[in-house]
Amino acid sequence: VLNKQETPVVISEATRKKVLEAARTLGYVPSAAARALRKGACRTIGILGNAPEIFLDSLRTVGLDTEMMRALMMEALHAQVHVLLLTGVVEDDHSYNNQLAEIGMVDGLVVYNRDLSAGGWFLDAIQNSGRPLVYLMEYPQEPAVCYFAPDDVQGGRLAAEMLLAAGHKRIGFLTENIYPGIFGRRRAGWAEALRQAGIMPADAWVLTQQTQLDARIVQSERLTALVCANQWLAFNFRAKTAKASGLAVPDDISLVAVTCESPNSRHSADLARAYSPLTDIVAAGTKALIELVSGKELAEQRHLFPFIEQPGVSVKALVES
Amino acid sequence: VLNKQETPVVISEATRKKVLEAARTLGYVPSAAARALRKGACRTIGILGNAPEIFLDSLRTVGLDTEMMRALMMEALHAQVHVLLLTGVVEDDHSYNNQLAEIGMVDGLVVYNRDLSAGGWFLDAIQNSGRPLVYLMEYPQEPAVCYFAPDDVQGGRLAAEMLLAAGHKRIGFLTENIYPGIFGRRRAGWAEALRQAGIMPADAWVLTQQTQLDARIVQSERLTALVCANQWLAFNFRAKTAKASGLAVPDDISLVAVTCESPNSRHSADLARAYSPLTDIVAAGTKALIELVSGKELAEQRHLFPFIEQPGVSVKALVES
DNA sequence: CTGAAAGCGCTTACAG
DNA sequence: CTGAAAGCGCTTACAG
Repeated sequence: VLNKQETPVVISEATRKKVLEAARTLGYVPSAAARALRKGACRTIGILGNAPEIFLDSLRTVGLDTEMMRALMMEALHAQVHVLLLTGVVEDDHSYNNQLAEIGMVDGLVVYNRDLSAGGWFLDAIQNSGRPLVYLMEYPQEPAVCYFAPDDVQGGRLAAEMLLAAGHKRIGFLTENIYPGIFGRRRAGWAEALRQAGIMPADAWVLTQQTQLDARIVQSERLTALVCANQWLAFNFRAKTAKASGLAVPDDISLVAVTCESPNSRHSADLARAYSPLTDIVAAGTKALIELVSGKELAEQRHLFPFIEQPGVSVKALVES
Repeated sequence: VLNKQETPVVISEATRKKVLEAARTLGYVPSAAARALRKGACRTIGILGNAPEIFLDSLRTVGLDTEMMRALMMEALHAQVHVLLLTGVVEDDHSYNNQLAEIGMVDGLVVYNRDLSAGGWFLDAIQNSGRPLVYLMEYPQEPAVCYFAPDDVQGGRLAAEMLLAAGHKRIGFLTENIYPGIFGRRRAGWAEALRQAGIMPADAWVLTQQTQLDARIVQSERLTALVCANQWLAFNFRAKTAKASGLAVPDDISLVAVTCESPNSRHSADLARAYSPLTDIVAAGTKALIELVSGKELAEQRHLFPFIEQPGVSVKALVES
C-alpha cells in the first residue's frame, strides 16, 4: 500500500484505507535513511554557496539569494528531489569529517556563485567521491567541469555597446572586489567593446565603490556613463555616490547595469540593463544536475546564457558636439 | 582513524596519515544513510516555509528570505547540524508519500512564516511522527506548540504610540491580505493603542495596498499618519502610492513600520520603525530546536520577542492647532 | 586491546 | 501470488 506507485499489486480499497489509517495513527514515517541505504541514492541534491564568513562579511552579500532559491526549489519540487544546504567550511579535523559526511548525504551538488579562488579541498572531495557537480554563475577554468553561467564577457560588451549607441565615449566601469571571476569577465567585455569602438579603456576608468573617490574620477576623467558590474552597484551609485556628489542620473551620468537579477527584485526596476535571467540559468543547471544524478549524460558540459538589452531611464542620449 | 573524535584509541601519526590519504585517493565518503540508520538520527533539521504557489504568487513574497536563512545557517553550522529545505505541498497520493519521506529525512523541523490557515495535514504528520517542531514568526493557536515570534500586538501598539507621541490622532493602518496572523495581531495592537488614547480606530482607516483607493482614503479620512504592517508596505507606500497621489512623506503623511527586517536589508533604512530583529528570533528558535532534537526539554514553550522604537525621517511631529 | 557479530529499516530478488 | 531472506554500510556491544 505504502509503495503503491511502483507495484502493480491489486489491493482492495477498504484494506488500503485501513493501512493508511493505521500508518497515520501510529505516526509512521518511512525511514529515509534505510531507504537511501538500500537504494544507494537518497534523491537529494546539495546546494553549496559561499562560506559563511562571506555571508557575514557584508549584509548585502547574500550567498544564496531568494531568486535563485526559488528557481532551484521549483525544479527540485518538480523532479521530486530534496534540497540540502551545504556550507563547505573547514576549520579542523572534526569539521573535516563533518564536511565529508555532508557529501555523503547528497547524490549530487550545485555550486552557486561560490568564490573559487580559495582552496577547494571540499570541491575536490566531491569530485573524488564520484558525485555529479554543476556550477552555477561562477565556474572554474578546468575544461572538464559542467557549468551553467551567464556569458559575462558578452554582457559587459552589450552594456558598453548600449552606451556607445547612445553617443557616449567616455564610459567607465563600476565594480567591486567580490566575485572576481564574474566581474572580471564583465570588465573584459566592457574593455573589448570600447577598444572595438576605437576608445582606449583606461585603468583609471575603473571605479571600485569608494563614494568620494568614484565621484572625483567621474569628474576628473569627464566620464559621461558607467557600465556597472551588477544591478546593486548601479542602484547604490545612483542612491549614494551620485546623490552625495551632486551628480544627476542620467543627466550628468548614464548607467547601464550588467545583471542576472530580475527587474522586479530589490530595486532598480527602471535601470537600463544588459540582462540574463538568473532564473533560467538556475533552472537549467538544476535540471541538468538531476539528470546527471539519474545516470544520464549531458550533451554539452558548458552552457553560457546570453544577455539581452533592456532600455531604461538611466541612459541619456548624447548629442555629438 | 575516521571517527577519531569519539574513540580514545591511540593511533600512530604515520598510519593515521596513511589511512586518511587512502580514503582521499579512493574518494571515500562515509555513507550518511548507513550512519543515520544505525544511530537513529541524522543530525539534520528541516526548514519549512510557504508552499511554492505562494513563492510564485508574488515576486516579492519570498517564503524564505535571506536574512532568516543566514541566521538559521549560522546556528546550524555552529551545532554541526545540516539543513534540509522542505516544501510541504500535497497534490496527490504520490506526492503524499514523497512528503512523508521528507519528514523521514529530518530529526526535527522549523516552520517559518508559514500560512497556517490552509489544511495542515503535513504539520500533523510531523507531530504524529514524534519529531520536534518549532514555529518561527507565525504560529498556531493550540496551547501545546513551541514557537519563537515577535510580539506583534505590542509592535502594533508601539508603532501607534510613536505616532501618538508625535501628536498624530488620525492614524491609519496599512496592511495586505497575506500573513493573516502576523498582520492581524499588529492591527489589533494598533487599534488598542488608539482606543487607549481615546481615539476610535475606524474600519475605514485600514488600507489594503490598492494605490488609488488608499490615497483617496488618506485624504477623505484626513489621516495624518499610518502604521504599516511591515517594512515593505511602508517602502512601497512611499515609493508608489504617495508619489502617485502627490502626498509627501512625512510632510503630508507620517509612516511607522512594524518590522523584523534589519534596516540594512532591502530598502527603508531611514524609516521610523517598531523593530524586533528577525535574526534574534530565528537564532533562538533554531537553537531551541537543536536542543529538542538532542533530547533536552525547553523551560518555556512560547517565546515572544519585544519590538523596540527606532526613530526615522518618516515621522513629522504635529503641532496641535 | 582487538576482531567479529548483530542489527538499524528498508527493498529486491528469489524460493515456495 | 505470497512470504522469507539477504544485504545496503555503518556503529555498538560483546566475546576472545
